[in-house]
Amino acid sequence: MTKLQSQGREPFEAVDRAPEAQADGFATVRQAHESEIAEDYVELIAELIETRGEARPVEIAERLGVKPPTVTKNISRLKAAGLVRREPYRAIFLTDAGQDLAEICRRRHRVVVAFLLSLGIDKETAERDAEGIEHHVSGTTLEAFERRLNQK
Amino acid sequence: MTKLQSQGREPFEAVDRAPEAQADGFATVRQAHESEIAEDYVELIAELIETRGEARPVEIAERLGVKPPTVTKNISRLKAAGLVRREPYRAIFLTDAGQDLAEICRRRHRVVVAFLLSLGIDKETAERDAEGIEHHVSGTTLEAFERRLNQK
DNA sequence: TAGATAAGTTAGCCATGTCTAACTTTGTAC
DNA sequence: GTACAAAGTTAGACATGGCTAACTTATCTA
Ligand SMILES: [Mn+2]
Ligand SMILES: [Mn+2]
Ligand SMILES: [Mn+2]
Ligand SMILES: [Mn+2]
Repeated sequence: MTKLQSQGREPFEAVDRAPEAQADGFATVRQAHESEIAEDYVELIAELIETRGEARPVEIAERLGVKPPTVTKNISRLKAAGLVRREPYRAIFLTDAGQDLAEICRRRHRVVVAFLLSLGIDKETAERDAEGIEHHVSGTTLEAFERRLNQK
Repeated sequence: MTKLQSQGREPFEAVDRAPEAQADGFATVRQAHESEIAEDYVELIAELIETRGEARPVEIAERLGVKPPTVTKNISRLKAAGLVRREPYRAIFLTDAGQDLAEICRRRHRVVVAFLLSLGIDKETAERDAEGIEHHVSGTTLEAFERRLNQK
């Protein structure tokens, strides 16, 4: 009576995994979070350049919902990572590597949003959820999303 | 030639959003990341208690892929948050609040995994991706996932 | 029941990412 | 061409979540 109390119906089963595989999963999540800021920044910068002509710290700060000093610090890290080119007090540009990453991220972002929308989710929720989900979607899963979108 | 170069086909459109809504989205992601550790820990603790009889730091560390001191530190935080009850050098128990949270998280985790599996994604990838995605799935989106699962 | 081993904790380090306060630079308006 | 407002940076604080090294406690085994 205490061990297998499946009194109600179990809608979905818990998958029993090897500790090592589970640890691997968590490590993947932690890695995704490390790249997340870089991805969101280059994505945003690319969009600002495209829609506003240039990418300025104020605007980045406004759209990310953070304060300007945070942007300065993070942009420095992007620069150190070779994703961004810029001189102090000037607008921000993407290096080739930055542009490549931005391309990948924007495409992935759009696919995730489109997929959520195709499930009948409203636009605001789709965008909000996608902003986090996008960083945890593997190539395999992204392809599955696209397959669904194209076949419907 | 420089402004609207839609030479190829645009598969998905970029949604143009108000800066404030966008900032809101990013804030939501940051908040999700703050609760993430608590969620993953209580979920794991509940599973260990169920499948192994008790939850011990070594095992938690092994399954999360982190070192024991990290677990000690995080468990202290959970205790301060009122999610966990325990004395030093002893096994870890969930408070009522902890159990409630664990229930919610386990269910959400299972739904996300089942949904990914229903898309034809392999088990390992589904589990890996779900571990990150679960924290960014709103109630609305979770319901959409369940709707799909039940109607198919 | 003593000693050895395993488990757990503590202390202290580091990187990340946020903030406020204060300062500097830039660009504009007159 | 000066002064002012806006934008940007710097300095320094704080919380989080990892780590290693060293210590303590609990458990097992001979
Ligand atoms: Mn994002
Ligand atoms: Mn995340
Ligand atoms: Mn998780
Ligand atoms: Mn989980």
